[in-house]
Amino acid sequence: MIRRPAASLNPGLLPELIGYRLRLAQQAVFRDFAASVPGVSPGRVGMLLLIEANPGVTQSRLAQAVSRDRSTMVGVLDQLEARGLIERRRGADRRTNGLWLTRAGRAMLARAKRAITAHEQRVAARLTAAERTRLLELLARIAV
Amino acid sequence: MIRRPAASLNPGLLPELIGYRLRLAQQAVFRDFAASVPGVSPGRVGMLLLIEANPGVTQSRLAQAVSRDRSTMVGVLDQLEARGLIERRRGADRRTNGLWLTRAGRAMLARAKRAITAHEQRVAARLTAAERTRLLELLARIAV
DNA sequence: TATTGTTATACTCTATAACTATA
DNA sequence: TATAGTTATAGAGTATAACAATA
Repeated sequence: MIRRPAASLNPGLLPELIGYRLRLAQQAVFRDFAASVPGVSPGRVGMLLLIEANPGVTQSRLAQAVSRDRSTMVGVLDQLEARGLIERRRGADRRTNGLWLTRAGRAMLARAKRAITAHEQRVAARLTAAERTRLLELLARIAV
Repeated sequence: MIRRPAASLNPGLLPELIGYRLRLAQQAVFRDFAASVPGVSPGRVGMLLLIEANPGVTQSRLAQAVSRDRSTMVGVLDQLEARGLIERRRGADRRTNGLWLTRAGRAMLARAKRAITAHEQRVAARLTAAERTRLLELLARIAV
């Protein structure tokens, strides 16, 4: 049977929807991140950055900061701890665990930050510096 | 023990990263969508819109259009079919299934489109029309 | 009583590999 | 041989409910 090259689909309404464009942009950024910063997802790096900026933060406060249930954090932190990137230390309020980067965690985060710098440049390659700033500002108005 | 109100965390580097802002914006949009368009996720509505704009599209072409594996589509389409929103019809190439909205599917999609109109207005409530257009354009340059 | 961390459990979304029927 | 749809299976990532320790 003769095969015509499959024309791309009619996208219909989708390109007019902010949510759709956000999803496509996020998927593109995620793919580039995965290729640029091997071994950790954007979400995990985000947590490491928060622990770096807030040493000793409790699990629950970190969970709140990333909009996840505190039970969800347990497994995530177990993994980061098993990889030697963070440690839990019993807090003054002995119900809590304070979270700290280990030496290895600080080293990996330093490497990740350098990779993220290059990643950000690729992601914004088609934007001027002013456009990039404008995009961040418009996104902040979407997310409140 | 005396409890100080937990100050919000120091966000560190995160607010400067396009991927982080995209994620927050997308989560906010997703939440509003879920509250506005009950019963279907953004992804599912996207598929219904593509089937509407491309009646008879095959499963594999739809999978390609939404960047998913064709095996992933099977279960998704099973669900939409079980809900009576779409039907599969054997294609002229008898290996393929053409996808079509049912009458119920068209009706639900019409309702969803009205809900999406209101949803889009809420999402862009802090943006002028020109800013909204600008945002869509900048996002398109991120996602290629 | 209320909160923190934990466990058990389940659900959603996704992919890979192998199968079948058709081409 | 190659492709479309399917199945079995597995892995992320997430949430809810219930529990022990501590406040």
